[in-house]
Formats: sequence, structure tokens, C-alpha cells
Amino acid sequence: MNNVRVRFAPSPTGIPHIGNIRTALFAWIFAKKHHGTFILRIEDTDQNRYDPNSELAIIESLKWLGLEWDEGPEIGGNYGPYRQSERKSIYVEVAEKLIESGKAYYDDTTPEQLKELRQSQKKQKLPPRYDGRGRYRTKEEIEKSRDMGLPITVRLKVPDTGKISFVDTIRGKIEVDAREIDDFVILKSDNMPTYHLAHVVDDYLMRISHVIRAEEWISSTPRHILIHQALEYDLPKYVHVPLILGSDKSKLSKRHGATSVLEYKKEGFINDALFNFLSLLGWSPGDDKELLSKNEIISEFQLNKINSSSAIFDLNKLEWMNGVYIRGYSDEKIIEEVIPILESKDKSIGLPKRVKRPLDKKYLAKIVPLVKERIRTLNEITELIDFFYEENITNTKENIIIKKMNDKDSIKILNKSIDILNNTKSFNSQSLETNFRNLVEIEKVKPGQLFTSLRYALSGKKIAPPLFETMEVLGKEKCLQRVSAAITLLT
RNA sequence: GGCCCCAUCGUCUAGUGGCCUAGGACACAGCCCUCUCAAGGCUGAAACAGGGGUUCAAAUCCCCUUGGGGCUACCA
Repeated sequence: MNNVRVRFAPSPTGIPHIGNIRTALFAWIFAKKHHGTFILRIEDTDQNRYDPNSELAIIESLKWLGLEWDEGPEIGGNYGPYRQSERKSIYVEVAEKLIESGKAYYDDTTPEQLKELRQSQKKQKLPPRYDGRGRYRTKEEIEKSRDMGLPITVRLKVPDTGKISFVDTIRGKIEVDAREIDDFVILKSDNMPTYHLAHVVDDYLMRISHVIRAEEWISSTPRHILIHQALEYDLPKYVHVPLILGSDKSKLSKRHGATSVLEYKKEGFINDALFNFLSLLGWSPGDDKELLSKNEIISEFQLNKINSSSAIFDLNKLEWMNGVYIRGYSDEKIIEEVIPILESKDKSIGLPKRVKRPLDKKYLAKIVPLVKERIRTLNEITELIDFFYEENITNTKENIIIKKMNDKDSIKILNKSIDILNNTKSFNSQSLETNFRNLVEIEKVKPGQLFTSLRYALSGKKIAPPLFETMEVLGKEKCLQRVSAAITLLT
């Protein structure tokens, strides 16, 4: 396929969610696959809903996932500008051309009148639809309204009969009666275009080959076809990708928990894992492979293998996949990823404030191998390893006491453990394990009994990294100190 | 309400008329491994929405019903 040019055209009116970004991801993959061009275009034609933070969030989301664009705001390109508010004059000109050729007309119907019209139609159980009254306004009447300061819009003259059809790459032919479509607004009274006009004009001028967008646009595509016809533009290929729904099968929203890509980043998900996961939501390479690298995804990707039905976002599976990615990463890579988390001043994310920063990388490097197969998200690491950094840990008598034993016997065995810690020549996990297993043997206790008690003594936790490795990393002094503290607790 | 889209295990999906007593993955249950938790291994439970056609043969093609979703703005 030659000259593939696709765009991601978000409207900066809110934080982009997983669904938006998944659409961008498909477009990006498709562009890469065909050595095409991926374009970012900001559709900021709604002045009332514009939110500058959202544009920043869009850019950060795309960058984090590695969806770099070849043309776009700031970086430019041959078809700019790439922000619609900066292209205003183009749309006005096009709209005027349409009026001159009689394919569009000025309308001075006020919002109040429109509202009345809809209400009365509703009362009569008719579908709410603009009635085309502006078609019969004379030039003079419009001028008069304009002088009076009434809002003037431009509407497209839509044929009353016939069918409008187009081919969607994923769904095939879609057809609708022209009479279902009213004379819709293409230029608003503030002289800004509506989405319908703006994107058609831009897609044409920017030589977009495939319009890849969400399924919710299917029902307005016939309008877009009409605009193309009025302007005598060639049609792009239409690719409507399915929606992503929340666990209750409704459109993704706040109540579904984290919905923005950046939230996942914040929660300790890895960009490569999210990329992989998202690519499989609504698309499949056709075999059983699920763990795919970016390159594999790009080479396997095919538009017509995108599903036509919407998908539900399964956080559980993402967590699993994220865990797989973490396990597959080198220790060095994980250390890099995890340092900002551990050092974070956010109490719910980082180590307690009393732990000195910056963290010692060498020490961390000993810890990471012990936990990397135990975490599904990067953020989970903090709770699992904080005891390596704390000076003191808290314990209860109940945790320390050796199960099925009394205080006295527990103390006796823990004292022998102290001896082992003292006398193990090379203080490494292997020697320690050998010696402690000996003790278990001699004292006729179950390994689990002693080791659980020791685990609590050293970490203060029921769930912790493997015991002897922990001892080795913690070092002799800290081990002695903590086991002694535990014994004190029992006395 | 009208129009449009969609429909395989709880979830993501494979499946494009015979290879389907429907395959994989997550999650779930059981067992094994085991110092906890993970990881890993094995086993299990779990789906073609319903009804009509077409065909020698239908998860796969057609129609209807049902269900879900989207759109129905001077929002995108």
C-alpha cells in the first residue's frame, strides 16, 4: 500500500482515555506497517470546551506509549498548521465556496427557535430534525439578521431522496436514506467549523489515506460523504474501530476507575505491556500468540483483522501481562523504573519519608532480583521491600512465637538462630540455608515453623521475599539486631 | 422513539461451510513444587443469545426476534 497517511485527531476537551489512545495505537501501527506517515492533529474547534491541560495529557500519553508522530503541532510538517484553530480561514473560505455554488446556505435560525422546533417535533413523536427553513431565506433577510446581530450559521443542503452509502474497511457496506439526514451546520456562528466540515477539509488537504476513528462516528459518516461530494473531494478509506467498554458494558467513564493512560503509568504499569495489551483489544494476529513485541505487532497487523464488536477492558489481564513484562525485564531496567517510585514523596507510592534519598543503587540491585517475579505492577514493590530500608520494624509477640510452641521453647530456638547467624562463616544464602535446615533437623521442628517466625523477625511481614536471600541482603548485623529484638519481645 | 453498528466460555479472543465431541489466554477451582508470597507444572469447570431458513453439511451464509452499544447539538 503506497502513501499511507493516517492521523490521530483528538479534541482537547478532556483527558484522553484508553479507548481514544487505542484508536491512535491502531493508526500508528498501521502507519508503521506500511512505512507511512502518522499525523497528530488537534481538533480544537470547540472554544467553550477547550482545555489546555488535555492537550498536554494527549501528548504525554502518546509519547509514553511510543506513538511518535511524523507531523503535528510544534514539529510541523508539509501540510500544517496542525491545530484547527489556526486553520480557521481555510474553513470559512470553503464554506463560502459551498454557498456560492448553492450547496450550502446561511441560516439565521436562533438556538431558541431550534429548541422550540425540536420540542414540538418530540411532542408529535417525530424524530428531532432541522426542517430546512433557512433554505428559503433571501439574501436580504440574512443581511438584516446579521445587522441585528443574530447568529448566522452555514448549513449544508442535503438531498431529500436517495441513499448514501460508503464502505467501511471493517464492516463492509453501510447505507442510509438521505432523508434521515437534515441540513446540518458546517460553520458555526462564531465562524468556527463544526467537526464535520473541519475534519473533511483537513483530511483532504493533508492527504489522509485512511480515516481510522472510533465506531461512534459511523452514524455521522454519511454527512461526511455528503461534504466530500459537495466539495468534489475523493473519499478516503473509512476504518471504524470498535469501542472499549467498562466492566458494566457501558462506555468508559470515570466510574470505571482508571481510564486514562497516564493513570496506568502512575499506577506502575509498563508502557510496553500496555501497548501489547491494548493492541489485543479488538485485534488478534489470528493465532494463539499474546505476548508480542512492538515489531511483531507491526508486522502481524492487518486492518481487516480488527474485530467489529466492542471489547471490555479487563484490568486483571493487564495486570497479568504487566507482571510478565516485569519478569522479562533485566534487573537494571527494573531498577531504573523503580527508583522514582521508591523515592517518591507521595506516601501511597514511595518509601517512608524517614528513608534517606537518593537510594543506593547497589543495595537496590541486590533486592530487585528477590522481588521481580513477585510484583504485577511496579508500584507493588514498595510494600514488599520497605523493611530493607527501615531502621526498625514492628512486630507482635503472636507473629514471632514459633507455631505450636510456647514462649520458652521459641526463645530457645531463636537463640540458637542467633548462634547460627553469628557462626556462619560466609554470610550468604546458601550457607545460611544449610545451617538453618540443620537446626530444623536437630530441633525436630517443621521448616515452616521456624522460617515463618524468622521471616516475621526480619521483615515484620507474613509475605516477604525468600528468607535466606533476605538475610544475605540485610547483612549479619541487621539480622542479629532484628532477631534479638524479636527475642526481647517474647521475654 | 428514529437511524446505524454489534452478538463464541465471566473477560480478551481463534474460528471465514466439513479439520469443532468449538482451540488459546486472563480470572476461577483442585493438585504438584515449596520457608511465606509469587513464579512454574498438571488437571478441571466454563461459550456458539433464541427461532426459522439455505445446504448432503452451519459457530460460520440469509431472515426474524431478543439483547447490547452508538448517534440523533451552532460537542467532538
